[in-house]
Amino acid sequence: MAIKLQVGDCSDILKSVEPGSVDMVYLDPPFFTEKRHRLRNRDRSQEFVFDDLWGCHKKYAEFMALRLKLCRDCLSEEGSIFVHCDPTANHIIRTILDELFGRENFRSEIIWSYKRWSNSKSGLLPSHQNIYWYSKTSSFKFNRIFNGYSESTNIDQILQRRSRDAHGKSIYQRDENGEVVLDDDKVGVPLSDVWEIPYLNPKAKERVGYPTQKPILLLERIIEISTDPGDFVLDPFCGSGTTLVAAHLMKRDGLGIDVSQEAIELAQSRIESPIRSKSNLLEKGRDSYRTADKNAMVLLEGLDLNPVHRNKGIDAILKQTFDGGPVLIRVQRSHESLSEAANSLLKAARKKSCKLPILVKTHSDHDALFSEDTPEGVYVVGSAAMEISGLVEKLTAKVQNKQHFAVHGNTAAELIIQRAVQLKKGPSLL
Amino acid sequence: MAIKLQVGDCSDILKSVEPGSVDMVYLDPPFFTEKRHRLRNRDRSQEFVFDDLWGCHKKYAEFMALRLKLCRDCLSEEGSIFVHCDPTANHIIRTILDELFGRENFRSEIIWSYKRWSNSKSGLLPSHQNIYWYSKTSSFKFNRIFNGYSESTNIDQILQRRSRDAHGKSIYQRDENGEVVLDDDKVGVPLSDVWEIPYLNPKAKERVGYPTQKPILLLERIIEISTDPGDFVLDPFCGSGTTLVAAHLMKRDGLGIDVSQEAIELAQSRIESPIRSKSNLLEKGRDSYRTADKNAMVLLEGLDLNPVHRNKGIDAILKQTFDGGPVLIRVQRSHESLSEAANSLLKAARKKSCKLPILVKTHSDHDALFSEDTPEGVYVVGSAAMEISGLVEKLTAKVQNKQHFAVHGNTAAELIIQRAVQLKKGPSLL
DNA sequence: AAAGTAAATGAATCAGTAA
DNA sequence: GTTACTGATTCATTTACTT
Repeated sequence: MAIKLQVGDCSDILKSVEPGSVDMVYLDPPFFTEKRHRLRNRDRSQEFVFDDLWGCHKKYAEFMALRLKLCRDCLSEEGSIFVHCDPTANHIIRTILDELFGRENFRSEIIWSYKRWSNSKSGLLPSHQNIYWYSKTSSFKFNRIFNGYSESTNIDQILQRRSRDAHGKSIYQRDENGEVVLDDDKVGVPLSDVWEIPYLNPKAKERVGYPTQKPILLLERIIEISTDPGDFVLDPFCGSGTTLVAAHLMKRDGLGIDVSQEAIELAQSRIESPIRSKSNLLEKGRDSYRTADKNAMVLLEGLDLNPVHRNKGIDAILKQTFDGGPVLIRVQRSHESLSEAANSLLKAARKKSCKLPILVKTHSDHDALFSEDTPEGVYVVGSAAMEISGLVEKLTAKVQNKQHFAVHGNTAAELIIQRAVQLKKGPSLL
Repeated sequence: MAIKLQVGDCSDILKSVEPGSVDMVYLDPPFFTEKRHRLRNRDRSQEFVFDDLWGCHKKYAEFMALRLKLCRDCLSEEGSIFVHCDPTANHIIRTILDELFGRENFRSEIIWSYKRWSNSKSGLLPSHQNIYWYSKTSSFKFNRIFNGYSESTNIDQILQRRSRDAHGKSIYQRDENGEVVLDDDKVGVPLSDVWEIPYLNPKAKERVGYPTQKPILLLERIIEISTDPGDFVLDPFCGSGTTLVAAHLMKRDGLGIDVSQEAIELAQSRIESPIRSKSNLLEKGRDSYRTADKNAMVLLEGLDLNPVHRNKGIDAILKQTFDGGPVLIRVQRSHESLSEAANSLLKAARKKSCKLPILVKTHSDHDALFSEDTPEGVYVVGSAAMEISGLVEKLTAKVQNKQHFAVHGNTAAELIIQRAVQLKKGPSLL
């Protein structure tokens, strides 16, 4: 069979693996957290418990050094090892790896960064883990992956060919006419060592209830850059078997080892019927969720608020509450009338016991010349553009009135205008 | 003087710093790269050379241990140290820090991640550096920073209050009618330990040609979370002095030390006239790369106007004229006061025989609580954000007045509020 | 009118942290 | 130990829209 699973301590089992037969090792060893971890699966039928209690860090270091040495022995000449650590003790493992593989075979510190549930910690919210990549020799296998250029990159510049000037600095090449010279095809930016991959979600179908389960995408990427189909992958702390599931899906062979019988059974069943939940976030991108309009946010700049996505009726919520309820803000879009915008806001506001829904009016309806019905139930606030056009209109009318009806004295319209001007508290102009 | 700079080896100079007098230490020590670094500044007038040649890592460890120990001695009980490392040797420094400060005082591994130009090496593109944060004791100073919620977050749910069910699992609270119960103010998401800050743009004015120069935003954030104004900041390897420039701008005191006379001179001149190139990339996010001027235009969207570039006093001219002259519009910038903006506009208006200069007010000065002097000669128009904060403030005052002084009848404040509310034509609230 | 699809939104949980 | 807080994510369900 392509994928094998064995119950036991890897320090025993690895001795029977043929030296040089493994192309890539991925380890997710126990962390040095000095805590007991406990988790139930979804239907509460099983509880998984494991300890990260080591007493002192020397014991932990010895435990790891022995096993990492055995992993090294299994590796082929072109092979690589990826060791997953958490930020509290990565230096202990890193020091061991430096000694075993040599500083010159350190390839990368991969940062797996993710967003996740916040907590009340005083300090920064931990949201990354480290993966150390060492190769057995300097001639290691590596498959390049390229990504698109960043949005702010000047694509014209990328396409220009470069050369070195007299001082050895890089400059853009020009031909005899002083024109820029275009470069050959550019494939994109090489994969960076910081990987933003969403944390495996509590609700993901992929999740099997086993603690420490890694997103399959993380393992797919590691397998992708370091192995080819048919290569052999080893995971000596395989847990619920994500590494082997990924290897199986990508047509690699492999061996998974774990001390827990339950873990191995779980891994076996996952390999037989792999579930790989597709992530909307990764597939469609973060922007697909973004509904809070960027222009709308600019209008609200300076306010202390939280932008709201995934809600058509609301653009933002003030951080400050009002009368026990949230303050909801909506900006009128260019294509919608004031009453449409108001209805949309009101509908959302009703469910949230909001006592102060605020609508920002950005334009007038064309059919309503002098006044517009103020929508019921929302507070309407004008944008700067609204105020300006109102002001100019009124003052222009006033000037024209002065010219044409100077003898008639105050008309009704003029009285309205005067009041409007007073309200604006503008300086006396005429 | 608030900021002091000294030439010399910090192992000598630190001995004369009073123990417990330093609130925060930031170090960007020489890396253990085994290479000689050489860099010229822009006009090639100066060459900076510094060595990272250590022979063996024990020498490097000794060098660092001695100096880190001295830094620890300077720190106050609430103080913190931030040590900047690169991924090739972070474990050496980390191990020393664990011994000196204790594992229990490890606070965070901060990942500074950035995008940068690709090189051709085989492997992953290095695009992060590590900063280790240790505190002297467990009662450390920390100022919280909150960011917006993720685009994929369901804010409706976030606003609900929660409790525990029989199994101790978290559930959403409901009142006796089965309705959801809303929670108090939501501030946002605590700052994560992965910071994406653009690498200093090679063309940025901030760059002075000194190697390993860090973006000032990075230092500002470290200073922000760990110190208050008036606190004392120490940088024993200050180089071109970014730490001290940031400390100076943020009204902290500080001491910078460097072995190089040139570096100290450079740092001195930077502190005397700090240039802070603000990174558009960071302020507006990678995906909305636009300038402050463009933001001003968004505020004016819907008006029929011609944008004006490269004129400090004017942002736009209405296509419509007023009383034979142009209508000039200026948007108050976030860093300028209303009167500054007004003067700037007036100066430009005079040359253009403008009879209607309009100023858009985007924020209040903090010292002016209730009213601000209206500048003479210009029309002031409020932005939507201004109107909203005014509205919420007034209504909140009204609600509170109702509760506390219900029997007193109309107070002066209430009358003002009522008038304001009438003007807004909002719906009757109470 | 019924069926099928797309979009909106409601719900559940965690190698968390602190008092 | 026990209890209270936390928000990003995907799954589930409901609503809206199209054919």
